[in-house]
Amino acid sequence: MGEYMSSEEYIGFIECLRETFTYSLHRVFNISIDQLKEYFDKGVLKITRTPNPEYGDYGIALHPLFYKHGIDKNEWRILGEKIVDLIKNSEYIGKCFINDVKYVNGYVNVYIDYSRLYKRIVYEILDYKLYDKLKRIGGGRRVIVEHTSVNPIHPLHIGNARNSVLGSTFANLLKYLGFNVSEHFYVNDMGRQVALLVYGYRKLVENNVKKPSNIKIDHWYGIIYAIVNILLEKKKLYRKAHDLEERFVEIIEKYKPILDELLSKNKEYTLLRINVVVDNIYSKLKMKHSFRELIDIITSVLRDYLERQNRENKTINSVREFLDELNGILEEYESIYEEEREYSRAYTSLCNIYPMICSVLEREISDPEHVENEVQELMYRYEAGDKEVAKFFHEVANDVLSGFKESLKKINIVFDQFDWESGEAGRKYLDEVLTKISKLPYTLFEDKALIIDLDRAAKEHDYIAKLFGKDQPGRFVLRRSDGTTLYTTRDVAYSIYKFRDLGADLVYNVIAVEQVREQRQVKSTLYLIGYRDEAEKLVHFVYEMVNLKNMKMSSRRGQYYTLDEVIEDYTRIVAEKYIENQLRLGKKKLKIEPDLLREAFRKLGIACTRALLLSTDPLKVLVFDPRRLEDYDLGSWIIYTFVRLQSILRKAYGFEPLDNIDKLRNYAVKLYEDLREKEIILNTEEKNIVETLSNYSYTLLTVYNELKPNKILEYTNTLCMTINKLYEKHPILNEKDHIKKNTRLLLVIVSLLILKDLQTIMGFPLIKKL
RNA sequence: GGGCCCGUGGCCUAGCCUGGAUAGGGCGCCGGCCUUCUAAGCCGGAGACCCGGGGUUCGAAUCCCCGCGGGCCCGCCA
Repeated sequence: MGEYMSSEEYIGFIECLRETFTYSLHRVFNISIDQLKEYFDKGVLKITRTPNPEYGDYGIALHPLFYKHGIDKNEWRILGEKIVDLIKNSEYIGKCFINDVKYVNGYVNVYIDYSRLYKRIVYEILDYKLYDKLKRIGGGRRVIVEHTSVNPIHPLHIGNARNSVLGSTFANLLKYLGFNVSEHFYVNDMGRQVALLVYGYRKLVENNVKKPSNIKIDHWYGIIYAIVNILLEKKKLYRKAHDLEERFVEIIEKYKPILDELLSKNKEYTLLRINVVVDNIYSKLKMKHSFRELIDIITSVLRDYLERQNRENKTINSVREFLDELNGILEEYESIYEEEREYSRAYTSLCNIYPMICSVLEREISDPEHVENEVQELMYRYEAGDKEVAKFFHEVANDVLSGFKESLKKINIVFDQFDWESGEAGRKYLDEVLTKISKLPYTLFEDKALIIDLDRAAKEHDYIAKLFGKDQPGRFVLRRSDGTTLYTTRDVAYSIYKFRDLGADLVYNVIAVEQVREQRQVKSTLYLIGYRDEAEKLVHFVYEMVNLKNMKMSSRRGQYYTLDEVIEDYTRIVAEKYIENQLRLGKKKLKIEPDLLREAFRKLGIACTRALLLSTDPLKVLVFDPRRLEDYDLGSWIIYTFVRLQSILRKAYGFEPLDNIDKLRNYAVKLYEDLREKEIILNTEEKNIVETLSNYSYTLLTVYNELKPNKILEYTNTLCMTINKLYEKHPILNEKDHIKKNTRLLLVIVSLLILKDLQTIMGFPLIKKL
């Protein structure tokens, strides 16, 4: 197939328009080309869509220039028309698909020749030019995208899944842009959390509790972790409450003599009352009592007293202090009580379902301090290389990871590699890191502890100062006083490993927003110990949390909405909606085989799950109501459009489009050859599709630069909308006019190809029929 | 106490970095359209003091300052 236009590299028509305006403004306003370039780069001048097609398609506001040059409003039109004439008589008219140019109150607007743009875009896609252009962005550079990296202690929940979906979508995009991408999962197996789970699991093994065959293994471990954690936390809370009671007694004892003295001095009934109540409570503290009630009684008496006093004198002040101290205790007690209640509620429901685990662990966990020590011991031994302990850590982590893999596989996420914190990844460069840090001028030594004073480092290194901005870089601890290392230390070592051993040119870490500070500290450390280039190439892909309406998630309490559940729920909801629609349309019999339909529901469920997690800007908290999943159905909408395009093509050519992509392309090339020299006039709906398609590469580039995968979904949505409108308003296969029919058919094929790519990037399963 | 992020119709969201013409979508709601390429669709309608107050500007959802509300971070935790 031949070239439609000149052989020069096609730039988007927006860039082309920019050249056009630069040329004309340079001549009319006598501004230097460099100055104009600056204006465009800074956004002083900006090419935008017009609000109304009557004014043209794209335009530029001249107001900034008019004001800068002090041009009188009466002369605006004259200058504007000059620009219009200049463009009209230039080569740009042909080069940039311009049909007409107009001056409209302060703006110069151009009308795009959509039929030429249409041919160009279709040509680029069919001749692989577009793909080549996109592939050049990555140019084969090696990128590591680390994502998910959830502690292997419970099943993946919807919050973790946001990480996975963002990470995998971004990785897919990078592949599409020609990067050599590797997706990595960093296994945090050395922390206290895993040790806690290992502790619980070992107790169960000792008590002959076997792994269940009827429960997904990561879910089972999640229960163990939660129960151990709850038992421990509850014990700690009781201890805190007890301390509080002691403080209460101390306060009463402290104020008793003061109140006595006040009474004997002032001889007021109100004071007498306080004394009586205090005596009563003091006695009761030595009997069986409700701590909460006692505080309530005394605070209410004090409050009553203070309300009766109007004068500001010493009497009131000491009573007020008394009240304040009690209020403080009451508040603290309330929060402990509230927390305890939440733990208890979670515990009861867990134990109703898994009584075995509870009864064993309840027996074992009587002294929290003892458990803490054992957990601590497990960590030491694991870090020191104890084989017996390591066996358990590996078993637990691998079991949970196998659950992760199973869940993620469902939503089309497969990792290239798992890097273990306890293995080479976390430890290979550990010694080097520690040695280099100990030689830094900002390093503090306290016992065996190793701490970098990043505040000082920031004063001497602009790079670090800029990284933190107004934030305090803080002290960064890399080794504890007992000589053990921390997660963060191994994180620094792992970063080096990614560049040195895994050969990364660029690294993206998809990590939640709560770790921004830690990630900056890691970067600063890398920079300080001589890995400046690596520090620059280490990108923290930040994302916000997922919050559920009407449900508080807490992995420590074993309360979460798991990814597995979301997928199941979506699958059911999507199926119900489909069936309901068919019934509403008066249909009784299935159109396609039940198995195919069921598979389609499953795929739709997956698409919906991914779409939900992709729907919002990563920097915004994603809030949704799990009871109203049906409201978040962007995924199925896109797929339905995709299915519709296929059924049109199936009818047109008689073969299965997705199974014969090459054949389809060949047909499209023929259509293109046929239309190439013909005069075609596009309707509004067709123009909209062309325009949307023309933004394709720009959109992908934006997603890459700004780390905003949500924009891929948004774009896909727009494309589907424009196609649906064409389909609804104009016949395609039934169109009598040969040229019109082929024009539309070609648009359908090209849109299908693009839509297929977009869905692949977003990790949607492709569906043929519904 | 300090720092960062977010605040757009009943709900969700785009636009903000780089100021410009009538703030774009979706869900939900109301009214239409299935013997015509599958209606998970399309067409029409109601619904927004762009959190509040100042400032900069010819012009502010967008930039600056001060508040308010929500989230997150300030560990020899991960």
